[in-house]
Amino acid sequence: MTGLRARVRAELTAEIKAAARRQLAAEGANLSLRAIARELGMASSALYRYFASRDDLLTALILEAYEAMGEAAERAEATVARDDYAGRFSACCHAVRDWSLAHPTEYALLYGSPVPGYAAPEATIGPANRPVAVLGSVLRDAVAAGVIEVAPPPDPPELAADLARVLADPHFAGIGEAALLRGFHAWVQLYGAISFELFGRLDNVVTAQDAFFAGQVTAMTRYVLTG
Amino acid sequence: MTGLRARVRAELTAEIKAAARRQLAAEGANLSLRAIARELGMASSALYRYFASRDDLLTALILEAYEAMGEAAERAEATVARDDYAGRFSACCHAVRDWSLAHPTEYALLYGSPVPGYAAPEATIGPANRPVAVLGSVLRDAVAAGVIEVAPPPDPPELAADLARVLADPHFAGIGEAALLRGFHAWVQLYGAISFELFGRLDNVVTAQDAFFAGQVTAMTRYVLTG
DNA sequence: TGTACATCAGTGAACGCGCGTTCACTGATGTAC
DNA sequence: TGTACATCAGTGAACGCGCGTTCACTGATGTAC
Repeated sequence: MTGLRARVRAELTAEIKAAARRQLAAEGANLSLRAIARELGMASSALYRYFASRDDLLTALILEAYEAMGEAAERAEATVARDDYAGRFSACCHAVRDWSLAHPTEYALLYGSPVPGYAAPEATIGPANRPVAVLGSVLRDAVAAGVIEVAPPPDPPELAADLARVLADPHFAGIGEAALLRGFHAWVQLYGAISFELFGRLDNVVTAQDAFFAGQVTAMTRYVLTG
Repeated sequence: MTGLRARVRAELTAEIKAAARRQLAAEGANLSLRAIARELGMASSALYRYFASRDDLLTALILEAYEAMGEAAERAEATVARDDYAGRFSACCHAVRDWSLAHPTEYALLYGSPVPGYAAPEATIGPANRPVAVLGSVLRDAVAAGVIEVAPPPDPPELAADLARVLADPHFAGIGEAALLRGFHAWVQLYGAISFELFGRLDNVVTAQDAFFAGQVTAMTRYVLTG
């Protein structure tokens, strides 16, 4: 039976990652291999059968977090009527926030301050695009349907090369410079809003966080679609 | 001479903070008392004559960083003609970004993921408001001059209490709900933009960062003033 | 102006802790004949 | 089906490191008479 040992291995790998996520949630950004081993009741050296190093484990967590967030956005967006572009855009934003509120330390891993001494490997680039690609697909469809403002050219000519490069990607092809740029602005604002909420920068100022976020998404969506 | 020992003490206190800032800049978010002592050529225990604990030093750094950022925004805003409200708002945004680019790890201390195990004491609340108060003063003046859209009421009624509380603060009094809410949105977007840039979330996507930020500030300013 | 005493800065050793990683090892699980 | 060997998971001790903080101490700087 080749499969048995492999299956046990896969299960334990998953358990290690689950324990790591639990520890991140409890402790904040510090990930300790020894603490994970302690929680699982095994020797810390045993973890090296599953991950070559602490950074390797961190990378695996980051990859799965990007995928999970992207999937949440995709699923939420899929439930909205295809021709309701504002609704689809808004659903993505809310899904990203909901996922982030449910996984705050994983969010911090992806979008918070960089972890000292950790450099994200190339393998994370693809999954990192997944959440933003959902928003891109909404814009693409809206442009194809002709229900989005595409007229005003983006202000600064220095951006032309950047925009052209992104528009060459199939995920974003056809969106056009103006709408793409507005999409980036919204993308930035979305993560600003989530970071402020999660990191407590609006504590004692805005307490009705849900309503505040919802209003912001409404404004963002209007801006993206109508300029 | 009472003053001599006091002056030496003040100087060394400043040197410790300067070394701490240098270390933050070099090492990322990890602040080590022993490393600071090493750099200054003194015993690590000597630092306890100046700061009661590592957290105390961290708090002092955070306080000064808020003040420095706020002062930078105030100075930039003061150079713009009083009746150029868009210019004043935009100048604040650029000043905050410029300060942040020049002090990236201090920015991360203020607005990045929370430091594990560190809870900001109450004393930081006042200085933390200083950067945002500058933007508030621009909005207040624009409202007083009647050159800002104040008509549309804020969408969600749940926010009424939050907005009322802020409007009771003399820094923000008279701005009105609609403009204040738009100001918050811009505030969020501003920090989203700076965080994305500093934390490298737009690497390989947007390379013309100056132009991207400038365009975003233009859009934000228009949104805040005209709705 | 000089002396006696109190205050304070700084030292160096130590405590107790946690960490990532390596290594030689024991047993169990799988594979080949 | 049974045996001999290879693979692999997991152990426990150890290395070498860094950390924040405490404590008894030495000297120098200030203060009071």
